[in-house]
Amino acid sequence: MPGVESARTATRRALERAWAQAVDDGRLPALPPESAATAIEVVRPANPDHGDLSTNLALKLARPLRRPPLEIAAALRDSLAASMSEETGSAIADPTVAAPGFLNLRLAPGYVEASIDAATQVGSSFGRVEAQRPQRINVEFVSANPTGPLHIGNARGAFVGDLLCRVLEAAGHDVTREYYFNDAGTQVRNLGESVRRVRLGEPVPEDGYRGEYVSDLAREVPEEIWARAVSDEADGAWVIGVWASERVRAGIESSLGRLGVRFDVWRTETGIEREGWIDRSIERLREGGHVYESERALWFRSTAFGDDKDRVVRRSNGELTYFGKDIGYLEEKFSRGFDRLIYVWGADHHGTVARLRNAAEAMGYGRDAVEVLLVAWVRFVRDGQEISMSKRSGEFITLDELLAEIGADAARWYFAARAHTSGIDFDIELAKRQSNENPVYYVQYAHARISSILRKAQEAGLSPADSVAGRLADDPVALGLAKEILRLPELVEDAATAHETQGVTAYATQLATTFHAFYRDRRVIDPADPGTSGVRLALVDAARLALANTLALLGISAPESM
RNA sequence: GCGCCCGUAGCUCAGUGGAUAGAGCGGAUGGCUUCGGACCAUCAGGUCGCGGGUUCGAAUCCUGCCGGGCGCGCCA
Repeated sequence: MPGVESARTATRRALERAWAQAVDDGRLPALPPESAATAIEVVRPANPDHGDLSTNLALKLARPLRRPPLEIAAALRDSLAASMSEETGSAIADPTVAAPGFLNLRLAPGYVEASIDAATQVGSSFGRVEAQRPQRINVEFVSANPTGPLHIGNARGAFVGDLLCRVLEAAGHDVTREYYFNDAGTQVRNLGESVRRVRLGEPVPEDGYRGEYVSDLAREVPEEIWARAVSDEADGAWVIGVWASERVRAGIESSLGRLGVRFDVWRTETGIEREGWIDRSIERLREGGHVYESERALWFRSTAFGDDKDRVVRRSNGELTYFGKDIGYLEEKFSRGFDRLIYVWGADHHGTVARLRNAAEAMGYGRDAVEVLLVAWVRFVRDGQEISMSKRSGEFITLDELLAEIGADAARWYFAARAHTSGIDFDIELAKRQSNENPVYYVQYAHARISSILRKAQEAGLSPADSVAGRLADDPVALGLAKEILRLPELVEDAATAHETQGVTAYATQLATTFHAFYRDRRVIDPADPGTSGVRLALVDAARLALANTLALLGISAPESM
C-alpha cells in the first residue's frame, strides 16, 4: 500500500507551480537558459517563528535573475497567495518573506488534518514513500568469513547494512540482502587444522584460530567426519574445515536472526567461480582492452580510470586475487538485473573501493552503479584498556554476548544513532550501565503510554474519531503534535538519500517529547466530552502509529506495555 | 611520503551552505489525591582543533598547519 506523501514534497510542488506562474504573469523574468537548473530546497527551520517550512529559492535565484532576493521572494509569495485562494486543499498557507530573502511557509490546518486521516488509513504504510525513480538494489553486508562467531567489530556492518536496507525499502526501492563468503581459501583449512589440533590436544599453529568456540567445535566433530579426516588419504584439515565452517556459518545466521537480520541470498566464492562468472568478466574486460599480461600475471588497467596503479586479477601462479573474484561477482550481480550495488565494508578496505568501481566502469555498468559504505571501526575498551579483537587471538566480544548483555533494541538504537563514518569506542561495561538510560526506552515508553490510554478509553466506552477534519485547527497543541507526526515521510527520504539513520532516532525522540507535552496539556479521556475525546484519541493513535512505524524502520520493537 | 576518514558542551554524539549550533547522559532547581513519574518544566555548560580564503551567509566548501584512526602486496 502506498504511504502518505511528505509535506515537503507537496510544498515543493506548490513552489514549482508558483514559480512558473510568476514567470507567466511577468512577475519574474525567466531563468536564463545558460544558468544551471535550480533545485527547489525546502527545509524545516530551526526557529518556529520562521514557519513550518522554508525555502531559500529567492536567494538562489538572485544571481541568475539579477534581481534582489527580497523582490523575488515577494513575487513568489504573491503567486503562492493567488493560487491558494483559487484551490482548496492547498498544503501551505501564510507565506511570508523574511530577510535576506527566505520565503517562510506554514502548513494549512486543513491539509494537516487530511494528512492525519490519510496516515491512519494507510496504517503500517505511513512513513513509506514512493521513490522518484524506484530501483532494484543489491546490498551486500556482513560477509564475514565463517571462521568464527560474529564479534562486535563485524557486527557493526550488520546493524548498518540492515538499517540501510530497511530505509531503502521504505523509500520505495526493491532491496536484496546478500551475504558473500569464502568457502575455499586457506582460512577454511586453518580453521579445520585448529580444530583438529585442539581435539588431539596439540598446540594450535601460529596462524590458527583460538578461543572457546574452537574447543566447542573440537568436541562436536561428528564421528564420521573425524574418521574421514584421520584416514591416510584424506586432507584432514580440509575435511574438518568444511564441516566446521558450515557449522560456524549456521551459527552466524542464527545470531543475525536473533538480531532480526535476515538475508535473501547467501553466495559463495566457489559458486561464483564454478559458474564461470569470473571467466566471463575477464573476457568482457579483455574485449574492451582493459586487461593485459605482464610478468605472467593478468592485470586490470585501473590507472586508465584514475587509480594510482594497475591491479592484478590473476597471479603468476594462476590463482585469482580477491579482486579477480570481485570482478566476477560484479558480473554475476549485474546479470541479475540490479540497478545499483551497495557494499557495506569495514573502513580498512577503503583502498580497494576505487578499483572495484573502476572495474564496473570498464565493464560498461557505470561506476555510479556501485557504491561502497565504509563503516568505521569499533574500538573495544574495558575499563579504559583497549581489547584487541581478532578471531585468531580468541579474545573478542561476540554479537551474541552483546545481545545478551544489552538487548537487540538498545544495541540497534546505539548504532542507528551514530554516523557509520564515526569511530566508536565501545565499552561494554559502560554500554550495560547506559542501557537503562538508553533513549530507546523513552520512545518505547511513549508508545506504551499511548497504548495504555487507548485501552483505557475503550474500557470507558470511548473510541477514536473516524476523521479529525476541522477539529485540530483551533488547538495549537494538537496541531503541533499532528505536524510532528507528519514529518516521518521526510525523514525516510532523507535517511535513504544520506544512507544514515541518525535523523530517524532524533525524530523518534522528538516525537515522543511532543507527545508527552501533549499528554501533559490536554486531557485525552473525558467521558463528559466524547466528541473532543474522539478527536484526541484519533490524534494520539496517529502518534502511536508514527512511533511504531519509526521503530519498525529501525528494527526495534514497539511494546504496548513495559 | 601519498591517499581516505575523523576532531562540535564534562561524557557519548547529531548538525555537511542558511536565520539565535542541538540531543541524550551527567550536574543544579522545581512539579503528581486526575488518562503510565521509564514523565514534565527551568537553569548552568561551546575559541565548532588552529590560521587563511570563497560567499549576501561557513561547524559545513577550498587551502595550510596541529592531533587521532585506517590504508598504500601477484594478502584476504
